[in-house]
Amino acid sequence: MDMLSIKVACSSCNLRELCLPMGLKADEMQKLDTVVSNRKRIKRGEALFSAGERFSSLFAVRSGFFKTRVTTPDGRDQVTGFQMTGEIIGLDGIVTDQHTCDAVALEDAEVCVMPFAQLEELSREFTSMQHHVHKIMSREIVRDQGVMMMLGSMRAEERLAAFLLNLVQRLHARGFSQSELVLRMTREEIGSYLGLKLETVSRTFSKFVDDGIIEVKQRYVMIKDIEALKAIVNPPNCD
Amino acid sequence: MDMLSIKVACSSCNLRELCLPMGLKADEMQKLDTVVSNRKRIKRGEALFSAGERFSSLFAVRSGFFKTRVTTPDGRDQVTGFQMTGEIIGLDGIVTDQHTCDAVALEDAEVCVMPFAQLEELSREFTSMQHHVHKIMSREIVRDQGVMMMLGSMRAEERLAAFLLNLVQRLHARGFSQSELVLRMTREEIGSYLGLKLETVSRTFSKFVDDGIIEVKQRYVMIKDIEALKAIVNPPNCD
DNA sequence: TTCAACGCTTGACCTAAATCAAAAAATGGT
DNA sequence: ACCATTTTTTGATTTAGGTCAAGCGTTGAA
Repeated sequence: MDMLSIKVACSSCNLRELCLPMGLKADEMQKLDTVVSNRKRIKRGEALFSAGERFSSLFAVRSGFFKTRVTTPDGRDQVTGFQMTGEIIGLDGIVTDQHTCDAVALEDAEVCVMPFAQLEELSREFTSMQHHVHKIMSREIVRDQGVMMMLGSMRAEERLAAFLLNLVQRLHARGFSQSELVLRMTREEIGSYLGLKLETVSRTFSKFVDDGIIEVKQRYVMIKDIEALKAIVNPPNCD
Repeated sequence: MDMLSIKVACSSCNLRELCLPMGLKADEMQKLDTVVSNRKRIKRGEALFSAGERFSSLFAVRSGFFKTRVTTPDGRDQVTGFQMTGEIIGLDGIVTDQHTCDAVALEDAEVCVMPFAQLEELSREFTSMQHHVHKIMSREIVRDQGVMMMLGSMRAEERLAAFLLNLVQRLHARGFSQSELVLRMTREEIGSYLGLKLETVSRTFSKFVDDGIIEVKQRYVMIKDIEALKAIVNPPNCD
């Protein structure tokens, strides 16, 4: 096993306001430190876990960027989400004790390993921890509702606009710019997530550039007119 | 408040093998009885809860049939799921203490009201209860992945076939036929769930009838060739 | 019993996105 | 620094599903 273990402490982690320990008291945080006892590095392109593997831990992204993906028996796959710093991966594994999706690093990454049994133990001890775990799972369910809405009833331009707005919003919450971002995924991965082909993603980017809404240079995107993007997602009523 | 309260007991409920109490021991079940203390009747077309309302309880469907639905600011809506007997509704409300979707009864229905704070209390006391709650939430997350897969990378026929197979499978688990079902929702609601227009749903039904795969008479559907349906969802590889 | 409202089907036509194709640009590994 | 591979863009064409429209069956309320 080439996994690199490192002693870590949530209580001194600079992500503690974004990640699992968010809002915990000092003594609760110290208990959490005993649960989140090691980290794991994943190289770009490698899987943190794959569908079918036994579930034992949740993972908190410490650095880097992931995609999660489900695959049909006949080999088609669907990107179900992109996860960045402070976000939790692996909730799908709880129900059957097996993962049902793959989590793949889109750049060299590091995660904190949180053995779920210990997390459950802590949840029984501290209501704040219990609430946290419940909220994290519920947040994922609400996020999924939003994706269904996007896939079920938006057009290509709306989907891409919603995607870009979602990304910058999450990046901004992590201290990055509100108007610039570097995409960590390919056009094909964006397309899979949005239910579009890569050519459509590329064309839609080009259309936004033509319309003066964004500037694009490969993976780099600058949002010149965020209001225009918002208007695309939520077309002003014409009644 | 015109809500009708009725004393109930999970321990004597005929759904206990499908619903929340599944697998609990006798003493745990009795504790659960104190939490699930009343039922609520919802008439066809009425909402059990709506987006924006304060969250306080989860609901277990005792009888009847629900849809959940999210709505965009500009008034489009997306059906996110259909819930039948024994299934749990309301998980979306946990994260913000507010519901983010509407749950509407598609026929006269009855639900068991489970105050979430009490459920959490019980979860701290019994690990089996805690596991149950976690698994229910994780199951919903996995279900959502399946819906994303369907919306993101399946064609109309595949979506409708997957939908019918999913419905009969769930109905069969409840003691109904493997080959016959009565749809509780309109073509438009099916379309919203599947990301299709009602005309497309209707045409696809007609195509399946022409192909001899199903028989349809309004809401009644009889599956004549379940293998053909499965083959549509998972096209046999041609490599 | 009648009729209005609603749900469903089917046809004709249209359009957004997929597909096919080719070339240019960027990237990573050696 | 170079080459092989991957990624992206753009154009031409096709197509699955959407839109518009009409008619019919069903349901339920007066």
